[in-house]
Amino acid sequence: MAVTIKDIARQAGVSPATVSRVLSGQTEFYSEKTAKKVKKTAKKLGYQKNTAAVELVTRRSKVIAVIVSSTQTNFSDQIIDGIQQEARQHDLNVIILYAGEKDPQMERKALETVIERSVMGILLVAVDLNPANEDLLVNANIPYQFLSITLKNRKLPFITSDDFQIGYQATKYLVDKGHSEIGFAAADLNSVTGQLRLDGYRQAMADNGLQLNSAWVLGGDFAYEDGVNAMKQYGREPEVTAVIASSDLAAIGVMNQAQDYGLRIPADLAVMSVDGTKLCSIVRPQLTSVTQEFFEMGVRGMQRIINQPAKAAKSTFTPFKIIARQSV
Amino acid sequence: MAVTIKDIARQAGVSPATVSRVLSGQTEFYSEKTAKKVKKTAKKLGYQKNTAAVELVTRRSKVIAVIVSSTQTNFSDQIIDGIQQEARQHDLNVIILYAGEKDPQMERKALETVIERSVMGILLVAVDLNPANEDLLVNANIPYQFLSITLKNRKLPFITSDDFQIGYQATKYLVDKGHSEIGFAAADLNSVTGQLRLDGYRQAMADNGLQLNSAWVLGGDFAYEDGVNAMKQYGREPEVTAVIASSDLAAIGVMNQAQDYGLRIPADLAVMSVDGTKLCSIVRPQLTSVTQEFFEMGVRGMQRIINQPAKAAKSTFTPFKIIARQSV
DNA sequence: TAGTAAAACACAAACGTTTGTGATATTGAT
DNA sequence: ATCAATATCACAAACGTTTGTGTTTTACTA
Repeated sequence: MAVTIKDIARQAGVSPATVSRVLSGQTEFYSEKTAKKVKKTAKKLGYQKNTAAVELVTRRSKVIAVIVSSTQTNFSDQIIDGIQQEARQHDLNVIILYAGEKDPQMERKALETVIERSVMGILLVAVDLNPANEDLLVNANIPYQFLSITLKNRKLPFITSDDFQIGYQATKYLVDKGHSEIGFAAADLNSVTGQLRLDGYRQAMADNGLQLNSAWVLGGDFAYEDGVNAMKQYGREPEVTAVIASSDLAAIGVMNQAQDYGLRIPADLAVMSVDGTKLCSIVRPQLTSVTQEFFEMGVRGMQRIINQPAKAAKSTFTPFKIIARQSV
Repeated sequence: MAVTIKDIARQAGVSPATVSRVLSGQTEFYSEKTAKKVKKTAKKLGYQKNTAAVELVTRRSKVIAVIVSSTQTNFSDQIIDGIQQEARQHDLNVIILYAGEKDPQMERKALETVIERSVMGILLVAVDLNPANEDLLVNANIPYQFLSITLKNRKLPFITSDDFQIGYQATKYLVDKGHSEIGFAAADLNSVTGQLRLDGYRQAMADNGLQLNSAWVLGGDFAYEDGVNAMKQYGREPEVTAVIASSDLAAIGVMNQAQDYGLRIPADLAVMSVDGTKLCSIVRPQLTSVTQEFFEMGVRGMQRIINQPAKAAKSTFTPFKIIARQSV
């Protein structure tokens, strides 16, 4: 039913081969005159190319797949923006798939969907694959890149912030502001990311000769609720005078709960968040944060895919900085 | 390089046809025994189906495309969740494409990408196509559905909230609370959505015998900044005692700016937002909102696509309700 | 004007799958 | 044991492109 290049060929009085070369932007094998003619009849007939056929014969596609864990946090927008920008410059299409929340089933489904379509590259943001899915990805022979996550498996290339340094610098920042009882909240302590931040936090405490109470470190899943729960643990008269929350939303959670307890921020309690999304400047008091360069992660991820097809790249860090606002 | 059904056929000693029927879940034309054998060798060889080939011959695909305007607001997540739920139940894949911010170029690109792939259906959330792109979509002969937007062109099916009623009920709610000077802020007054809400607002004012000052209605683009700008217009000693902001973010904008002016909410100024995303309960004071059922929009949109292939559906409304929190 | 090189084009195979139909094997009834 | 009916399978065409190579036309040189 749909119009094909054969229809165009017939109408324009040329061969399908010529139509193909004209329409796919090749420069050889035809004259300007026939090119004009072909393009005109293509437009007249309302031709839409059949990508399935194209990909079948060329065995490659111009789409980049982004698989994101439908995360509680909201930084993925920034990463995707970076990806889009780079994609646009290279005339690539990007499609986004949600892989749920630690849901191996959905992850597998998403992976299969994009592998079956033999996309040009796969960017995984904040998703931690189980071994089976990891195999699936690796064996697909499609360039891939993990973003905003640090993996146990060091063979897999990832681009993220240096989580140890995030923990360290955040802590140091608070110490420099005079705090010595510092909480560490809402990070997923089972994840490498959470573990590294915790390590950094511990190291910074130690380096400054500060004792730390294990009750000050409270795990979670980077979610808003984890922030409020942490604050509930700290209590109405918290021992800590400052807390590092491992996401913006979590930080808001601790702020809200603290305020419900009648605590004033930052006077009675300083709170520091990590991520630095727009949320930080929208809430009151505005959140002082460790701000990550998510956009840049997206950009670099795409560049990796484009420049190093299949070749395994090393993992790298993207810079971060501490932005002082009002909450400490 | 990749393993095909021919490879499997050879290894298993059957024909490609049989392999195809086994692997694609058909029930006829083969015995249990050969099915077992085929599946085993398929797994052994690490077979991945080539979707391009499948779609080429079957001329249909199991993917639903969601095109979203990379909106300032954040309700699209909820819509997408609804879509995903329904997709999962019908074993469909969903891919998401960003179409920028009122960017006809990107919209066209996104449309072409999905049309060329002849997806099974196209869901457009909060995107308002220009006429050219509208044609592109309509002529593609693929089921489509607009979500969370009301269109000038009534021929195009959309599912959204009744924006007139949103404006009307929000206003009425405030009037019932004793307000008579009510601002209307941050809606895009060039959009049908904004216009309808404004109409509803006006009607409610009139129905209650209230005069309205044209200075009270301030346009925008549903963004945070539009909220703060609106509040700046209202000034330190605003004539209005309540304002309806057309998005959660915008509402937060007016709250913040109002507080910067030393106004207390809701004592000095009541603010009401429309959308009702999680943001409302995260900010302090919590936002009283007109809460839309975005998830439901996604669900219904998918159902439309699934049940009414190609047939033009009527536009319908999804319910909304007013949720009282702290800001009025 | 004849000859030749290059430009313009057409042919046909190939990509990996699905599916209608024809061929063969199996089963059951008599 | 014979036959029909059915179950199991293989053949081959088709989907819409791309692309290597062969063929014709054009343009240029001498």
